[in-house]
Order: sequence, then C-alpha cells, then structure tokens
Amino acid sequence: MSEIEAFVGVLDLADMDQSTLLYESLRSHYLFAGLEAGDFERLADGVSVVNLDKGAILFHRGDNAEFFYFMESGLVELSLISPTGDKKTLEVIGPGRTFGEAVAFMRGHKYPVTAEALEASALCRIPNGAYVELVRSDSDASMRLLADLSKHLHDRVREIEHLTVQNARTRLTSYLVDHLVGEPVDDQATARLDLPRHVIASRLSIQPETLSRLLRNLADEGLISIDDRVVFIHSLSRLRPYD
Amino acid sequence: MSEIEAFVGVLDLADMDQSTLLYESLRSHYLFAGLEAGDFERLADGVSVVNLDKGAILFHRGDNAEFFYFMESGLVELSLISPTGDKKTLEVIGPGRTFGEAVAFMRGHKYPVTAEALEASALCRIPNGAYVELVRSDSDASMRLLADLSKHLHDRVREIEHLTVQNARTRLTSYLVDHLVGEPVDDQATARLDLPRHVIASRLSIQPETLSRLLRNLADEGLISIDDRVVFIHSLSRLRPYD
DNA sequence: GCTTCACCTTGACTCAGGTCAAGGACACTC
DNA sequence: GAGTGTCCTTGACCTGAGTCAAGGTGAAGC
Repeated sequence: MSEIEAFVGVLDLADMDQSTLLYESLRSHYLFAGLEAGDFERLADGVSVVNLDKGAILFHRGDNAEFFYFMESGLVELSLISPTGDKKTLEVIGPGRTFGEAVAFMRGHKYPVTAEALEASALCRIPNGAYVELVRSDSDASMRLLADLSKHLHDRVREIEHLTVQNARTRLTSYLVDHLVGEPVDDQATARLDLPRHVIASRLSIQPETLSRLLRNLADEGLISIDDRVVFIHSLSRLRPYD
Repeated sequence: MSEIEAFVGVLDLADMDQSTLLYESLRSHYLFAGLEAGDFERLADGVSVVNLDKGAILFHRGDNAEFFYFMESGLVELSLISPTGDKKTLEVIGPGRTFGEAVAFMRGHKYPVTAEALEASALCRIPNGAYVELVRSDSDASMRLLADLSKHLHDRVREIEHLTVQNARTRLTSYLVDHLVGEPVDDQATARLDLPRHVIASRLSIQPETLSRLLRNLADEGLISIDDRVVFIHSLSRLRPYD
C-alpha cells in the first residue's frame, strides 16, 4: 500500500480547541510537559492529525524522517523487513505513546524501521525540526526533558521489577501503600481503591478474581479490613515486611 | 564481594597517549563523537580506567551515582535483586557501550540497578558532573543524549510487553531469533547462546531449569537442534507461528 | 414491585513454571 | 589420577495464578 493511500485524512491541530482531549493528552506527554506554554502553542500550530486505515504504511525504513508521532488511538507496528521478505516486529505502539522521537534527536536521519497501522489509527504528526529547535534553543527545557526521560526510564525499571522479582501479593500491598489517604498514624493507615476493581487488577497485571482472592487473604490474615472501596491497614510494617 | 575487592586497578586516562586504542574507542562513541576536541580533552582528564575481576560488583542498586561507564572489554550485567535474593537481569553490556548515563539526570542520583562483571572487564569511568556540565552548554551533546535515552526507554517498554503478554516459551523463541548468526537461508537459521545459560534465563525472567526444559522441548518437537552454545533452527516460521 | 446489567466474589479445576534434590560433564588444581 | 568447583540437565513434586462457571449485590430503568 502506498503512502498516499495510507492517509485517510490529515487535519490541522490548530483548528482544535485547546480544551480538546487530544490537545490535553499531547500536552501532558513527557516530551511536551516541560515546554513553556507559548512554545507549546507555536509547536502545536505545526502539528497535524493523521488518520490511518488498517494496514496502511505510515513510513518505510529508509524514508527521510521529518516527523515523529504521538498515538491518539489505534495500534501501529514498527518492524524490520529483511531482504528475504521476513518481517521482524520490534515494537507495537498503543495510545498515549510516541515513536520516532529518537530519530528526531539525531539530525538529518532516516527512519530505521517501517511503521504500519495494525488497526485504524489516529496520530499526531509533529515536525522534527520545530520540536528539536525548540528544545535545542532552550537549555533549561532540554535539561527538564533529560530529567523527565530519566525518570520515565527509572519508572519502567521499577515496573519490570514489580513484574519479575515480585509476586502478585507484593504488587498489591505496594499498590495499597501507594494509595493511602492521609498520614499513617501509629503504623495504621487507610487506603482508597478509587478505580474499579478490574482496572486495578489490570494495572497489577493480574485477573480480577485473583485480586479479589488476595484482598480476602489479607483480610483473613488480619492485616487489613475492607469496606467496599476503603481498605483499613492494621499494620503497615506487617503488610510490607521488606521495603 | 565488596567494592574494594572489585577494583583490580583504577588508573588515570590522562596518562594514556591520545593514540591509544582505548582513547580512540571512547572518542568514537556516539555520546562523545560530536564533541569539540577541547571539550573532550577536559572530560577525558577526569576519566579513569577500572578493571574488574569476574564476579566483581561495580555498584549496587541504591549506591550514589557519581559516574557512568564505557565498556572497553568484558561483560557487565545490570540487574535487579529482590529482598529474597532473586535476580532479574535487565541488560548485559558488552564492549563499546555505555551504561549509567541516564542516572546523572535523575533525582536522588542513585543507581536503580546493580552492576556486576560477568567476566574480567575493563571500563572507562566518566564523572557525571563534568558530563552534565558539558551537556548543559552543548546543545548537540544534549540532543545525542536525548536520542540515547529515548532508545533506552523504548527498550524498556518493549521488555515490559514481553513480560506481560508473552509466556516463557515465546520469550525464548524471540530471544533465539534475536540472536541469529548470519542471514536465514530457506527458513533455516543458526543462533548462538553466547551468554551463560543462567544469565539468559534471568534475562528471560525464568529459572535455569525451565530454560533447559524449554530448549529440550523445542528440540524434541524437531524445531531446533542444540550443540552446546549453537542452536540450529530448522524452521523459523514454525518456531514463531504468530508474529 | 420486577428486570436487567455491571461489577464483584467464590469455588473447582488446570497448568506453566518454580523448587528441591540428584547427578553428569568438564575444566583446574594439587 | 583424585579431588573440587562450576555449570548444566533431569526427575519428582508443589504452588501461584489463570480459567471457567455459578452465584451475589446494588443501581438504574420500567
């Protein structure tokens, strides 16, 4: 499929109201969060929305890299295609994530991968030049960006740690102590489960059934009491023996 | 093993002739290649060479991060270690690569991982402070660092996806096709398991016993043949049916 | 009142992968 | 050549968490 067919539509972000969800989600991404309001406005003027049909190719490996992208909805696959036609999928990008920004920071480069929509998708197309100039010209902004990126990197490392060296029960107790309401008093505290149970389960990478059972176990062991969304922790130190 | 035992020797890079291989290989690394000669010289003045014995710990998770490192020779493993002693290998760094550079920009400046030499290794130790100053004043250098961190971030996200959506067998087959020697011919290929089995197991977040069994299963099913470190893949397409 | 529907819990069963324990294959040293 | 240590494999068994299926509960709508 050619690049032309790929674009179902490209429209100007400048048309959109600043209060739109799209504008807000772009603004809050770590690549943009550290920018001054005025700078972000100017950048947004150059941003377009790209709609892709399923199977559409956004760019090929070797194409000149003039834009990077922020996913609004859908799924885009980044892959390598060997001379023999074999495809190696490197990454699948979902909503809220960006791709191509590493290439943007290296000047005058070509995309090292091919990007194809796995389903109908909507993306923000951000011009490399404008973005990089913005960051380059403001050393404070670039320092903030470096700090943000390192923080994200660190967060991901912690997430990997949760998934590997920790089990489901430990992930749950960590979640509980991360969601305390108010200050702990005398080793006791209260946590609120504001999200629906199945969403919490998903964030902890477990099934809703398992979440339910784990909470019950903790309650049976006398570590917590549960009243609907409110969890009373009888002993913080017994709940998380290490840490 | 204590940090003291770890250092077989630390010597000053400034003593070295600029024509030495070590100087040249550091100079040509991505993060330093674009620096002005004078800037690089000043940075190199603060750089030392560290020699590690096999098994030596370079730093522990939580140690103050005052340096980042460039690998001259050997192998260093970056890992997470749980309170119960379980280890998860995040990355194995070989010659020509750097590690720890992201930490310089993190709050707290603590290493989020533990670094251990898998074999006798030689590294350049680069002071964070000097490098951060350089990056602050040199927008080209900061762009390169941003590109570097973006790539690392994407790697971590990919790892998280592997851990959550894939099972141990799929992670292993992915690992195999990621470590092919030469080009696949006629749907057949050869992979090399260069790392010790227990390190591969840890990278895949499984136990060595499980790795051993999975390899045996694949061999029993006729998908691969194993000869020590070399794995012959009889059919790439059958090995990874989806993808 | 009675439905309906979303959300949660519970029990019974399954299975991938971990744990424990034993032993084989080398490489080193003495 | 015997002894020792490291690395890997194998077998037997165990367990944490997923799956499937059957309710329970409460809110919203009729």
